[in-house]
Amino acid sequence: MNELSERQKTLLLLIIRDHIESAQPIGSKRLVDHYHLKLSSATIRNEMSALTEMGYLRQPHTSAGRVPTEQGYRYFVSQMMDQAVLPETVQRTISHQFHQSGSDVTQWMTLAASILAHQSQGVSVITAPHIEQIKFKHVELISTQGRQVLMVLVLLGGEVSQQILTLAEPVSQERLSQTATRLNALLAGLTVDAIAALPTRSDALDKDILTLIVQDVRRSADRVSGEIYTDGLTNVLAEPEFTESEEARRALKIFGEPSTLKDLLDRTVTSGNVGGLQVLIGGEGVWEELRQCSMIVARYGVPGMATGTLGVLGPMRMSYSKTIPTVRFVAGLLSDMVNDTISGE
Amino acid sequence: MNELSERQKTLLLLIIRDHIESAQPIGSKRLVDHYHLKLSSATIRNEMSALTEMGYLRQPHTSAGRVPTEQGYRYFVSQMMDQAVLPETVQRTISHQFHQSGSDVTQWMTLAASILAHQSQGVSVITAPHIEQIKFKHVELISTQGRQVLMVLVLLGGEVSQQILTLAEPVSQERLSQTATRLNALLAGLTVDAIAALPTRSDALDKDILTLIVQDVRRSADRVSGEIYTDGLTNVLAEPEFTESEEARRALKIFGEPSTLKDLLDRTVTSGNVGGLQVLIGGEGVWEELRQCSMIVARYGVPGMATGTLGVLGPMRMSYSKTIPTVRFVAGLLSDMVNDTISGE
DNA sequence: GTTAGCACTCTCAATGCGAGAGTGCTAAAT
DNA sequence: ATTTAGCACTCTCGCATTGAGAGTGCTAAC
Repeated sequence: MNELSERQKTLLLLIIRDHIESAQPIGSKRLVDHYHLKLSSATIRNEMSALTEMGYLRQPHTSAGRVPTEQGYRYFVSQMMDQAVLPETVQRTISHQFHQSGSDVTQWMTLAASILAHQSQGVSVITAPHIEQIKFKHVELISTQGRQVLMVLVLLGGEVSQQILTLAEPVSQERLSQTATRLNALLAGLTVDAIAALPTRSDALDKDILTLIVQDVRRSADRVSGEIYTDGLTNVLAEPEFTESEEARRALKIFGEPSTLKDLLDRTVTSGNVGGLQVLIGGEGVWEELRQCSMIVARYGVPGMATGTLGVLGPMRMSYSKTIPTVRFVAGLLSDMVNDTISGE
Repeated sequence: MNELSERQKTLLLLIIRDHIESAQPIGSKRLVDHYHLKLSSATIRNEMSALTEMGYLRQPHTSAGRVPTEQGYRYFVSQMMDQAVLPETVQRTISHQFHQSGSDVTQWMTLAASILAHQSQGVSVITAPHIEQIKFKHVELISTQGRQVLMVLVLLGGEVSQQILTLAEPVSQERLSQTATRLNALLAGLTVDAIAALPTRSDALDKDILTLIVQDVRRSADRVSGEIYTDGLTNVLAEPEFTESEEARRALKIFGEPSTLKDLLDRTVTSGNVGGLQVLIGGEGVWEELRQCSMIVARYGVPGMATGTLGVLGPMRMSYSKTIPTVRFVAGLLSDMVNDTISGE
């Protein structure tokens, strides 16, 4: 099964590389001409035949060149996985863009999605970091008019959420400030669950606000973690294998329904740890719609604190050698940034 | 030129309606059968010939049915413009969704984009309200650790922006609170320009913070007003006239480059006022890429205070009768919401 | 183990053809 | 004066046929 001779290995890699570039079946003659091999086409044919036998290559029809199978791609990826490196210059450019941007999570996300899509010429997907242990940091209560109060809630990780509350009766700004100060002292550093479990307060205002805080924290956690950012949707239309749009339509439909997409991401990365990279080729027999696609997925963030997922979807013959290191690099970058925000403040 | 007989009018509308549904050229025979007309196909042929002569219809090739020209569509739209109404039930559903959502501008935008895309089966675009006269409302300064200070800035319109400042030297929370109180009293209700024009403060801290506030307000104004939300990109792939993807690719490419898109929106609506609706058919001879498309655009918001643009892009044979009232309704809804936020708080 | 040669297979583009749909025109009917 | 029936004409679309080209597998010679 795995008795690939040295020559077969190089030949296989050559074929796959060529196919990724040309998007066409590779024939023996073409291969010899194109790469100035010291062998004749007949020899190549024999080797190709062997590789086909072993399941690495496939013929679209009797008399066409060979095309890599999923197994072939998998071998290809395994070979380059730990070898491919992003050029220094590209690394610097990307880093620069990130440090240029604001400290807002949504800005990170859109930027990361944009970078991934551009670099890989594929469709990028990224989920906002899901904060496992969301913690209270600070609250401000600002009276606006009448019974309306603006509550600004600062959470660990720099998240800020604001909401307008309507109280049962008007309360002075002074009293609000007092309440805020009291709550800040009481709740500093507590998790949502800890806050919810606190003994009931005697003060009615305290109690009301407390309930609302818990509610809002929960809501904002849901909102942030559920958000999916994507970019490069139109890239997929440029690929030749999707010109008959039938396939493209099916693949793109996934991006129309956020729930499916989320499910897909969730399921793929349950096994992978932060830092690890997963490459799904041809939908791995599970996702019918992605039969012609590959997906490179990684987790980022700080395990146990805040993690998210990011990935790139492209045709099965996407440029792995470029995309894999890019995904890895961006994941690392985001991990650092998440780490900084969590521990740094 | 405009001597359309009553019969010709109804016939034209019938043909266009049928073509919008079936996406196929309409023949005389088909028309008679399908609508149980009291006329023979020969009569219809004569009328169709006249309509073609006048420029309302067109034959894709000698022996095919008729297809509306851009002029034909324009007539169609002008006829229904002030007549089409959104069913009560749909109105209620949409309103409900909006009142359900939070008071965050970005939430409004994504929701509006989603609703428009769904209702029209087209691609929706919407720009966040551009606030003409942005005003200060409240600032909070929260010491975090060392020289890092979290500044939370509340602007008129409910915008909240937070930023982390790094001061020259550590400052106590107490002093920060004092500064904040002082600034709140001083700046309440002032516009950015007014703030920038204030006489220089004696207190160094005040001065620093002031500069940062102006900076941040400017930045957040830019950010918000430049943002474009879009949804339903995949809808366009479902349309039969885009199966040969060549056209679809060109149209979708516009959405790949936000700058082009923004330019497009800006230029189309300069003439239109809030409340007015503009229908661009076939790119109006200006946008080569949109030759097969139509676009329905409207401005929303409060003129002179905060306005934005929203629109739907679809194939030229989109369902105008459904999309036009939807765009109008959503624009009205958003205008109300903008109005409420600006004046209500 | 490698190569040359050859018969074989299969796709792809071009060609030709017939069916079907729709038109325009003319002459008859209302 | 309008409407209708009839008919010849035109053009597209789908289908089968065909020939060129590319690539293979096999065998025999190097």
